[in-house]
Amino acid sequence: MKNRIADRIREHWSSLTRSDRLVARRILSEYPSAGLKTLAELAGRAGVSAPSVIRCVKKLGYSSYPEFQAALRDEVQEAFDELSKKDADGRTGDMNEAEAAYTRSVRRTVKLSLDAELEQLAALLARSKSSVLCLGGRVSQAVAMVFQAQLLRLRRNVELVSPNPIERAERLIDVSRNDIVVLFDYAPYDTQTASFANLAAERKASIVCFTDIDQSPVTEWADFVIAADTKLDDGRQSLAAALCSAELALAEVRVRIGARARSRSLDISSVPDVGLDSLATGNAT
Amino acid sequence: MKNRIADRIREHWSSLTRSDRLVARRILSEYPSAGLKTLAELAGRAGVSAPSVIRCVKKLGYSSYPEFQAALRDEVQEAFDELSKKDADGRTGDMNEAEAAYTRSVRRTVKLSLDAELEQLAALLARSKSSVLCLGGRVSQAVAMVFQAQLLRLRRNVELVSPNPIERAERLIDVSRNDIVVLFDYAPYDTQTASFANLAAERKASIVCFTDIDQSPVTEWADFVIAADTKLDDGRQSLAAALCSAELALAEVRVRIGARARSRSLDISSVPDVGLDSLATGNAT
DNA sequence: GAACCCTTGTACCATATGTTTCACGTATCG
DNA sequence: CGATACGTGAAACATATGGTACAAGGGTTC
Repeated sequence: MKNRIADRIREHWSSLTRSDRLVARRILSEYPSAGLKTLAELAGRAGVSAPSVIRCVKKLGYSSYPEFQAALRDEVQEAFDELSKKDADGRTGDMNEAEAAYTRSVRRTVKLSLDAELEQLAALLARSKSSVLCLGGRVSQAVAMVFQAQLLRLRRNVELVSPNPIERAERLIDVSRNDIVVLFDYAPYDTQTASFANLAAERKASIVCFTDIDQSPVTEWADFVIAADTKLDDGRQSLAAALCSAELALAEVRVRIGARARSRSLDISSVPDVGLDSLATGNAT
Repeated sequence: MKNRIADRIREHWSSLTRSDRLVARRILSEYPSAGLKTLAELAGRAGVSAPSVIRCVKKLGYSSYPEFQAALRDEVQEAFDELSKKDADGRTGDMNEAEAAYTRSVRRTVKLSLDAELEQLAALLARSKSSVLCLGGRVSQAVAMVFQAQLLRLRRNVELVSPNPIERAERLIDVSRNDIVVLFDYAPYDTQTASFANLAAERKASIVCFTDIDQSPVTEWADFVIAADTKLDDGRQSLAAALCSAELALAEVRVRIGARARSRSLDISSVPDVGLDSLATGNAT
């Protein structure tokens, strides 16, 4: 499946002319950057004229130079994906297949996250005056729950919005510019989540969207977008990486309001007869 | 030294606008192919307009989109070089630094060589009617010597052309369309070798050029170009890879005329009182 | 030696590509 | 609430880019 271009060159080598070969050789010996440059540049480096390059790639089976470049781009992308996979494998040698796949997904997610963005997001979430609304789609609601529970341990005014459309609509009425709406939306994207985001944005609330790489429609209104690589190697989806990105954000908030959070934690744990665990499900009261 | 673009994005993140960030995020999450596509395509994938992409890359310090792409291409190229280095290291774990460097150089060379081209070259060299002239530059003459000696064991009419300019000029007089001129020319390129190639080409001789990746001026007249990656990781040059490519070609010739060669070898070794070693220096007669 | 084919570069063309301008919309600040 | 500054995309623009037609040169064949 890889190095298709090199294979094509080998395959067609006998039918290539002198100029064609100069081009092909340059593509291989300066792989891959030579083929990613413009037609004229590649021609110059190969020591032939531009038309010769076109004739060469046509003989290799591409209908145009841009098409050839697209194929090369895909090949490069594939190699990079492979690379990051191998990269992770170096440290996951003795895991089984499934474990390694999850590890990779999470690792890619961490790589994606930008410290600067997380910091700014944390600063926003640390402002305890505004209230935070957490919600997700059919399955990602679970991640929203975890996020809400954890964030509540760090600051007040953090609520989990019910999945019920009617309750959601009611809650939406009171959303104002001081509110922060944190949405979790992963493919297949939830239209209800999107419309909630839309309406909340119209009410000037800050929108924070945790999503996957392909990026949900919610990003259109979002002030912050935190992407996670939820694709496993076999194409299946996993929420592990999603949770990972959520916890990265939480960790940043914890740094911001560490002192206050600690005292708050103490307050919580000092409440008699209430286990901390029960807080996570919102039944503490 | 690497991932300069990701670094720039992190560095400038705070001064990026919403659209800028959409662009930057897309560049990172679809790295590197997204940034290698056209301006319009990247804009589309990021969900912004074309001008926004331009503004973004300008904020990152690039004066134009093509300049940004060039930087990205270089980065990708660097990653690939690194990759092939690592690739080789996997099998050279217990070698010392120098050994590994040479091994890499040779491995890259083998990767560069095209079976199809070597086969055709071997077919040419196997035609024992035409005579073969071998020569090189100041240092590469040594490789020419080895090549000549080895090829002579496989077929007749293989001579080593003297490095002396006058003798070379004299030899050139008798060059005809049936001759095969095998040149070894590695940077820094030898002008004398080039002019020999030029004149031999005018006399319709077949030109075979063993050179490095940057490709000597001789390639302009060459019918066959066999490239070797003579650059070591520290920038120094090595002829090991050159010799490697020469021997790859010889091996192919050996396959072609294996039977004849074996009997010829026997003939040679049956000559009494003449060590095979002395053949290499041309003193056997 | 003439007629053919093949290869290649020059000159030209169409247009896709990157860039600039400008006006609209939105937030910010007095 | 008005004025200012900023971010954004639509549209117009210039040109770099890829593609084509054609003719010259060389090799081959009969």
